[in-house]
Parts: sequence; C-alpha cells; structure tokens
Amino acid sequence: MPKVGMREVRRAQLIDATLHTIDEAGLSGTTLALVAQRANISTGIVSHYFGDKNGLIEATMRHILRDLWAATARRRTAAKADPRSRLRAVVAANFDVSQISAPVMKTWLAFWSQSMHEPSLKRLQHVNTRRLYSNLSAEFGKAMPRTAARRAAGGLAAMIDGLWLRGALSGEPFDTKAAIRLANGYVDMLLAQHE
Amino acid sequence: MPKVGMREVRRAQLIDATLHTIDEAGLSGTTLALVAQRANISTGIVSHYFGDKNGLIEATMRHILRDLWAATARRRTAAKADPRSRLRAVVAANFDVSQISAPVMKTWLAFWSQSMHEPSLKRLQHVNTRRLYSNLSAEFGKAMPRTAARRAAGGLAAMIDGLWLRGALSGEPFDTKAAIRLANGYVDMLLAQHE
Amino acid sequence: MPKVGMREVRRAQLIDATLHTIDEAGLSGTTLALVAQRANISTGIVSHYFGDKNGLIEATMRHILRDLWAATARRRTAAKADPRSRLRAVVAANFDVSQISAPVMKTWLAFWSQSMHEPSLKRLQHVNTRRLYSNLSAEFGKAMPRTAARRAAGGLAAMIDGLWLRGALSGEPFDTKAAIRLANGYVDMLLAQHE
Amino acid sequence: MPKVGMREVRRAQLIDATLHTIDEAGLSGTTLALVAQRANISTGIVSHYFGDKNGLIEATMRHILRDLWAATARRRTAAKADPRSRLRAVVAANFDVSQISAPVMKTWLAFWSQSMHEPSLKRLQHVNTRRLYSNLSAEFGKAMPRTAARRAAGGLAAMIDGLWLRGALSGEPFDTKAAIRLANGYVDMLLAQHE
DNA sequence: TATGAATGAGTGTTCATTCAT
DNA sequence: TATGAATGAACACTCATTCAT
Repeated sequence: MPKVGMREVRRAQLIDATLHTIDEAGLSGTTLALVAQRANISTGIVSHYFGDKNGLIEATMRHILRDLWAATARRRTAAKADPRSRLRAVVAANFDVSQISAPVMKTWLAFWSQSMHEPSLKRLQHVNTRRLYSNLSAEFGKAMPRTAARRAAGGLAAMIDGLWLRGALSGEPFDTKAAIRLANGYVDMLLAQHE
Repeated sequence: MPKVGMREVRRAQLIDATLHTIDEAGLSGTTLALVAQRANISTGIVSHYFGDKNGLIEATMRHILRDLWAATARRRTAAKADPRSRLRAVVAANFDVSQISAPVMKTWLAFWSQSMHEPSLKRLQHVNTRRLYSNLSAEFGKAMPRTAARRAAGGLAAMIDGLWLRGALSGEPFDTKAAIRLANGYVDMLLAQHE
Repeated sequence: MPKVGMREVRRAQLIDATLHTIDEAGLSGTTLALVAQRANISTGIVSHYFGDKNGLIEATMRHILRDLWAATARRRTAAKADPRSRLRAVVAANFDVSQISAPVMKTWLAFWSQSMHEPSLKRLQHVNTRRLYSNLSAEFGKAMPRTAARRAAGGLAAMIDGLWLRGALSGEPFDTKAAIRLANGYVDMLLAQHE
Repeated sequence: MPKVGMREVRRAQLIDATLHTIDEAGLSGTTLALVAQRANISTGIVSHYFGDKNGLIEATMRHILRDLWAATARRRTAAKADPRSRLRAVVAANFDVSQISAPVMKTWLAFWSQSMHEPSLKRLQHVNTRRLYSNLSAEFGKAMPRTAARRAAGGLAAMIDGLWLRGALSGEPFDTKAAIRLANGYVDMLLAQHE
C-alpha cells in the first residue's frame, strides 16, 4: 500500500523549509540544497514535487496568499454586515498573525521584487492586488457613490500596504495594534465624508 | 598622467548601467558582466571603482536616495511655510519624476527585499525611513499636539509608501496625480481634525 | 540508490590527478579544472568531495604522509631490535619508493613552502617533523644519554631531510643508495661516539 | 639633470618590498599591486624595471644569493687556511644573519618549489647547489682522497641544507648556534676518518 | 518514491600586463 | 620616468538540474 497523501506532506514540509530559508538567507541566498537540508530531504526531491525552483517559490507564495484570503474570509464572515465593520475586518485580516512573521514578511518583500520579472509571480501579485481593491471597493460602494468608493478603496488599499511595508521594514516586532488603529481611523474619515 | 576626474564619470556610467540592468533582468539577474557590457567597459573595472558587487548596489541606491532627498529639499524650499504646503511638498517629492521610472522603481523594490539581509543596505533603508517620518512629524507638530503629530506622520508616511508601492506594482505608468491627490486628501483630513 | 563506496574511489582518483598536475604545472599552476580534466571528472565534483582547493591539497599531502608513515612502520617492524638496525630502517623509509617520484617530491617542496602561510598545512608539517625527530630520539636514547640522543636525533633528521632535499632538487633520478649510504654512515659515527 | 642611480634605488626598493610581501602573503599571495603599494610606487613601474613578475622574483632571489655568496667569501677570507677552519667558515656563512630572517627563509622555500617549474629559477638553483658542493669538495680534497672528499662534501652539503630547512620550518627563531655546532661536529667526524 | 552523485555553465573576483597621459 | 586606469583572461566556487540506482 503506497503512502497516502505523501505528496501533500512533502509539499508542506518543503514550503515550510523554504519560508525559513528565505528568512535566514534571503531569496537570493536560498538554494535548493539549503531547503532540502532543512526539510531533511534529498536535493533531487524538490524538482520531483515542484518542477523547479520557480515552482517552489510560486507554491510558497500561493501558500501565503491562501492564508491571507482565508483570514479575510473568516473575519468578514464573523463581522457584522455594515460597511464599517466589514472594512475593519478586511483591515484586520491583512495584519493577521499569518502575515506578520519574519519568514512571511521577507517572502512578501522578495515576492514583490521578483514579481517584476517573473510572469507567473506577476500574475499572482496582480490577482492579490485586485482582490483587496475589489473587496474594499464593494464595501465602500454601499456607503457612497461609485466614483468616491473607488477612490476610497485606492486610498485604503495603499494605507494597508504602506503600513504593512513600514512594519516589515522597521526591524522591530510588528505593532499590529497601531497599524490597525491608523487604518481604521482612515476608514472612519473616509466614511464620515459621506454621512 | 592619467585622466583626471575619470573616477566620477565612470561611477556615474556604471550606476546608470546598473539601474537599467536591474530594470531588464532584476537584481538577481544583474551580473557584473551585464552591467559592464551595457557601460561599454571591461568587467574588472567594476571592482576597481566599487570594490565588489555589493559596493555597486549600495552606490546605486545611494544615488537614488540623493535624488529623493534633493527633490524633497528643493520642493520644501519652494513651498510656502505653512504646514499644509510643506506637507504637500514632501508628498510631491516622493512622487518626483526621479523616483517613478521603471529602473528606479524596480531598484527600490529590490533594495527593500535585499535590505532585510544586507547590513549596509539595512542601514541605508533605516536612515531613509526615519528621514521621511521626521520630516512629516516636524510639520504636523506645528499644527497639533506632539502625540497626534506622531500618529499623523506615521499614517501619512504609510500612505505615501503604500501609494508608491501599488503604483510600482501596477504594471502601468505611474499615475502620480491620482496618488498625490489621495495623499493630499489624507493630509487635509488629518489637519482638519485639529482645527 | 547511488553507487556505494564511490566516495573513496573518487577521492583516490582526484588525489592521484592532483599529484600529477602538480608534477606538470606546479602547485600554483594547478587549477581545479586541470585536476578535474585529468581525472575525467567535472570541476564541480572537487568541491563536492574536498570542500575547496585547500581541502584537496591537504588531502593530497595527508596521502603522502600516510605512505611515509606506513613505510616507516613496515620497515621498523621488519628490522632487528637493536638501535642501529632500527635507525637504518627509519632512514630507508624516508627514501622509500613512495617518496621519491617526481610528483611526490614536487608536492613535498610545494607543501613546505605553502605550510608557512596555511595553518592547516603548518599543523600537518609540524606533526611530521616532530614524528621523525621522536622516532630517532627514541632509538638513539637506547645507546646514549638523553642529551646526546637528542642532539644526534636533530643531526640525523637534518641529514635525512637535507639528502632528500638535494636529491629532489638535483633534477636527476634520485640516487637513493648514495643517500642511504651517507645517512647510515652518519648513524655509525654518532653511535661510535658512545660505545 | 636626470636622477642618477634612480634605477638601482628603485630596484632595491622593489626587491625589499617583494621579500616582505612574500613573508606576509606567501609567493602565491604576492601580487604586483601589493609589492608596489609597499614600495610606495605605482603598479606599472614594476614591469618597467623587471619586465614582468618572474623577473622580479628572479631578481629577488639573485639578491639573496649574492648575500650568501658574499658572506661565504668574507668568512673564507677571514678564516685560517686549514681545511677545518675553511669548512667551518662555509658552514657559518650558510647560517649568516642575511639568510635567517623570515622573509628570506620563506623566499628560499618558495624558490625551491618554484624552481622545479621555472627554467630561469632552476638554473639559479643549480648554480647555487653546485657552488656549495664545489666549495666543500675543494676543502675536503685537501684532507682526503678525491672520492672520499666528494662523498664528504655531499654529506656536509646535505647536513647544512637539512639544518637550514628544519630551522626554517620550525616556526621558532632560528637557533643558529645549535645548527652550526651540529654541522661542525659532522665536519670533525668526517675529517677524523682520514687523520 | 527517493537518493545524492554528477554535471557544467555561470558568477564574482583577482591580477599581470598594457598604455595614454 | 612615472602614473594608475583599463583590460580581459583565468580562477575557485556555486548551484539548479539530471539521472542511474
């Protein structure tokens, strides 16, 4: 009887090892040998499961995005239906615990940089950028005209990404409370303009 | 006697070639051979002027930062003395023409990613991050209490960086007008809270 | 499953190729590419088995030293137990066939020179220098007082190394008989002083 | 008026710088840039005075040999005319202060190794080897038959070189007294056989 | 499914040598 | 005579990828 689900186990192992290797050595310092060593797996196996290095990086980033989208869905579902609550839920999801560990933050930064030159990553990045914008745009649209809603969504998306970026670059543990407070403050201001 | 002043000419040449190579191949795809080829210069000369590849990258980033700081100084000096005008000047400087070309944007993204693992780059990045924050904090401080000013500075800095980031990632020409409008709108809201 | 025992085969192959490359091109002319080519092996494999060039050089010298020590042990065991016979055995071992080929002699000379600047080689060289001295000292100690034995050991060690050195530098096939005759003559004189 | 004797001054400067660079970095680590830097001279000038790197090395070794031969001539002239005194003079010359500094010893070792592959150095080395042998052979010839004298000369030459070698490799300051005592003792034994 | 030996192109870097000034 | 900028081949070493086992 062949091992069932070995595939998924291995992939999870390798993605985890990739995240920690990026954390320690940076993306450019992340070699398949290092990843394999950390996962206690032979080097050849990586290609077997992910095709090549790019496949591994893409899978790792997809993993992070899945976590982000899951956090967003969970918090939106749990939130009240009014726009302010929904927007706060989306804000909070972006500073979810799954997104602020050093390995994940460094991988995000590397992903952004790399996505400028790797089509598969660029696609992934576009999907995510649009997804946040759409989410916010839809909620703002319940409280204001479409044009204003779009503008507000652009502003809030930028605010979220900017807070996340500065948090990641700060070199200190992420102060998510401060970030969320600032973002929510901005949400209130935007909504207040149309009450 | 050898040519005098060749040093600065060569350094400028090489930094320019580096920016364009990063634009085309990404930082990880930027080899000294490519840079030298683009500058019509032999490979060995890079070490001669910058020590090693890291020295070249750092010098390139310093060049970008000098441009940013020069733009900031220029616009602040030209602006009226009231906080709102000064803040708008700082906002505009961050979307200065020197900062929104594809080579510069891609270099910025690579710089952020790389700064997580290269001490010399991390120092540079911290200096710049603090500088923006201090600039904004000083101006807000003229219009509101210190604690509020700090919070406002943190918010506006994030907004600026976030707008810049999303502009860089968008894949389309940077719509600086829209970005500046959003940032200035946020400035107005922040100031309005203390009038 | 990969071939088992390949490791030792490859290491032996590479050490042999190193000796012959040093013979032909000198240590400074010995590149990993040349060694690999001679061993009909790719360049990368050297690092795989020896870490780096230094590791290869050190392993090569250890190989020579092992041969020398083995020859010494073999001949001492085969010799009669009296000091004169034992000393002659040690003398002969130093001119063993394993030590007088051109590749080995050139490697010895390069080793001495390099050991002045490479700690790992210096250690190896010290061990060997002391070992010869101790061997001789112990034998002389059976035939004379300790101080005289030490002096004799120092003299004979120098005589052996000097004969070896001049033999290596001569540019002609090593006349081991003449060298051994001279060294044994010196042994006899030294012993005669204490009969 | 052109600088008179600049040529010789420069050459002496460069040879001295070469010796010290070999002392610090080994022959393989001795680059023309390092030598030039130490001599406070531009890199290009080395080729101007010595043709190429090999010329510099050869000139440096010739300098050492001139010192050795001068010391030998001086001491032989000062010594009494009997073979024993003359032989002692030659022995002492080989441990002359000019031959036992770290820079000179390391250069000697590198010279031996390199002479196996560089014809110009090999010639130099042969000349010196024969010169010592001839010197000793001539003196021994006054005290014993030619065949015995040759054998004695070979033995003493080896003893001298061996003592020198072990002194150089020891890693401690050269104990010239002990070396000379051992060599002179050997001289006495050799002469005693024919009295 | 899994191993890790093997490949070989590619990298940053070094350095003797040349040459315009 | 002297400089040091410039060259470019050569080097050790890395690493994604392949493949026999």
